[in-house]
Amino acid sequence: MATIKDVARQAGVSVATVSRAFNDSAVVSEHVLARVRRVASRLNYWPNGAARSLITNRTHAIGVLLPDLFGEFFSEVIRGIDHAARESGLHLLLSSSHADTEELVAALRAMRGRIDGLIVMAPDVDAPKALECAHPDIPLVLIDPGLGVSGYDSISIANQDGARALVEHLLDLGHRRIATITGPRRNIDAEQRLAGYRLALKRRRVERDPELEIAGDFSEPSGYEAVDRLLALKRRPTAVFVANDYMAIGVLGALSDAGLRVPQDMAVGGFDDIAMSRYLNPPLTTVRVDAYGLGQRAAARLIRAARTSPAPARTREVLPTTLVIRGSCGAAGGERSRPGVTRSRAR
Amino acid sequence: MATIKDVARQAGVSVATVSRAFNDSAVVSEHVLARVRRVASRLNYWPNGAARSLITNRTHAIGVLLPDLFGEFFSEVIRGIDHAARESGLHLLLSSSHADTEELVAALRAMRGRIDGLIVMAPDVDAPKALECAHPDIPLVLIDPGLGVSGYDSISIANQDGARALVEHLLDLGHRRIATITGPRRNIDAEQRLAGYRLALKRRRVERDPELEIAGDFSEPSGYEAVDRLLALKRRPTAVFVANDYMAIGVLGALSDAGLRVPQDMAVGGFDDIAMSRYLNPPLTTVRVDAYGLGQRAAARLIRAARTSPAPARTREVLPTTLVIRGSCGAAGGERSRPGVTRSRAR
DNA sequence: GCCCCGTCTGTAATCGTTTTCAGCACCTTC
DNA sequence: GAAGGTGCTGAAAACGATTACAGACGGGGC
Repeated sequence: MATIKDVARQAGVSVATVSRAFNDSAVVSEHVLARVRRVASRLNYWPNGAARSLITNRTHAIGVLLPDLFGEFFSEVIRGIDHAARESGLHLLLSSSHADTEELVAALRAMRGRIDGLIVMAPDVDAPKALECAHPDIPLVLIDPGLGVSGYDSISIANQDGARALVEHLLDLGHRRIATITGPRRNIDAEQRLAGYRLALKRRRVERDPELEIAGDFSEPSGYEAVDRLLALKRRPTAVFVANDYMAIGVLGALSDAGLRVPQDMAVGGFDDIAMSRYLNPPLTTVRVDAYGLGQRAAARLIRAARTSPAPARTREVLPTTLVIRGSCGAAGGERSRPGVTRSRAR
Repeated sequence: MATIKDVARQAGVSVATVSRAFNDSAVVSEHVLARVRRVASRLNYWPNGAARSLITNRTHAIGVLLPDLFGEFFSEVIRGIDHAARESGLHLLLSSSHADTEELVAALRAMRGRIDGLIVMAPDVDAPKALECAHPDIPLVLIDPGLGVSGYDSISIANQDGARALVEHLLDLGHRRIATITGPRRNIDAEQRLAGYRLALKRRRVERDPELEIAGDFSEPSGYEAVDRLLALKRRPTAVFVANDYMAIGVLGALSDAGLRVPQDMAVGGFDDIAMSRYLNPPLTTVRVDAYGLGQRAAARLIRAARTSPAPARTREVLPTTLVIRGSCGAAGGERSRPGVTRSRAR
């Protein structure tokens, strides 16, 4: 691979001039510039990124740490980050699937000197602690940390509001015995959605029954299995709020297998509004989260923080959610089962 | 940020010793090692990646160039790449949405000196030419290039076989007038799938009718719109092979809006088997492509190539596809419309 | 006592850039 | 003709690590 020295030698100039030709271009004379450019393209030369960032302290890359790449939600987040990043000519240095905080810290260390900023999505409630030990000097934006976390820029989802809105909607439809299937313990989204469920009941003075809170883990099978416990209850609920759409798919399948009709025998609500929710049978009433926007805003925030020289004040943004009413909750006007009313969703 | 010099000074050793402590660890004495480690962790020191890779010529990152991050297919590919990469302790340097080859080349250049290998997914038929000008010295794996491309490692999809299998299945069901909705021109997947459609007809001696080949662009709305032209034909077909599942969703929606029943009035087949295809109404008969496997094998291939010192022989792998028969084609035994028979698809 | 060897550590060159500073022409101005 | 700009270019010092080479030290064998 040709280096700056090769170009300098063959163009009959110094390395400084070649460097200038690839950076400012204003200072160097027209004539020399052309010669350098010609030699460079003949040798297929381009400045080495590592050497460049060693001296300039800029890498034109932002680090992204995710719990896992699986699922539409995360991939939408990445897409949002990527689009914002490429507008500023930045690449993404990606690392995912960090089961525990130790792995997270290891990944973080490996990124030293390779990134200009960092976006971390760690739904585990105590992950942010791990961040303190690392990277004290580059901008950092957290996606969806716990409310207890402070001292960082963050952007999160209005989980509690969304869950409350959905459960209140079920209450409005006349349901009084409403179950919930929760996400994993220690997951911040799961905890906040559960809190929203409880808050809705409390506000409407409906007594909370602990046996109606069934543990799930955000996976489709766990939703399927939770239905067994739901149907075994002496006083069976008439509606269920499922803490994410993947589990809700499992719930719909299990109810169908059990011969129950949705929403007549059991109303169902989900969370996330993943793409396939509207194609389920019946289409799933759920809470829409703008995953793309989440990523995009996180990246935009990071870029702004990196640009402004004295670090701007910390901000904590909360992205609102919207209730999407479809057939599975039994509300009048909810979309009926039918494939793709496509025009409205074209992208 | 602490550098190796700070650690050396405070630990009372030379930088060489600190460096050794962070690399081999065998040569340096127990006692000194402990002291260096202690000082390093107190100063929160970790070797700078840029400096390291400048001298070692290794970056522990692989570059990934994609046309776009959108859609489940690509996100699955990335997931596959990521999993294979992290097994070898590698990060992903990601860049996507390269509309034209010029952008692709620019992204490629920016990665100089930052990656140990490169995976490029460029469905545009002439993109590989652009690669020649760049990175002649690191391993390169192409995902899904045209058949004409040679001289590179590649891994691709059996597009033609898959399309042929699906169309032959429709022929087996008795259909003789079968339309197709194609992907964009100059897209290699689209071209190969069209070729598979034509080949199936040819083999079964069914005459090809050009007006049955309707242009689409892989987007859901284009599928919806294509149906208008389909239904306007004097001799209306009884079945349609849609070149990807997103368009097929649009097709199902349009047929439903037109008051036609699937599969009775029109049989429909898709391609890709995206997650939501099985939840459509009726569930979509389609061709499954292992996107995760595609990414995973590409990364594995790259890593193997990077490890073996004299570059191993070029390989061109083709990932087989499988026909997935569901309700939309009208075959007996196809899955009927029902939400989530979930256990079998749990992940 | 001398030599040799093994074990550990330090010195310094190196990777490929950017950037400061100085220098060299050449021109203008008094 | 000297002084002072201008406009361009080159020499050399960083940046933060790795690693070849050499040196220091202690101990064992003769």
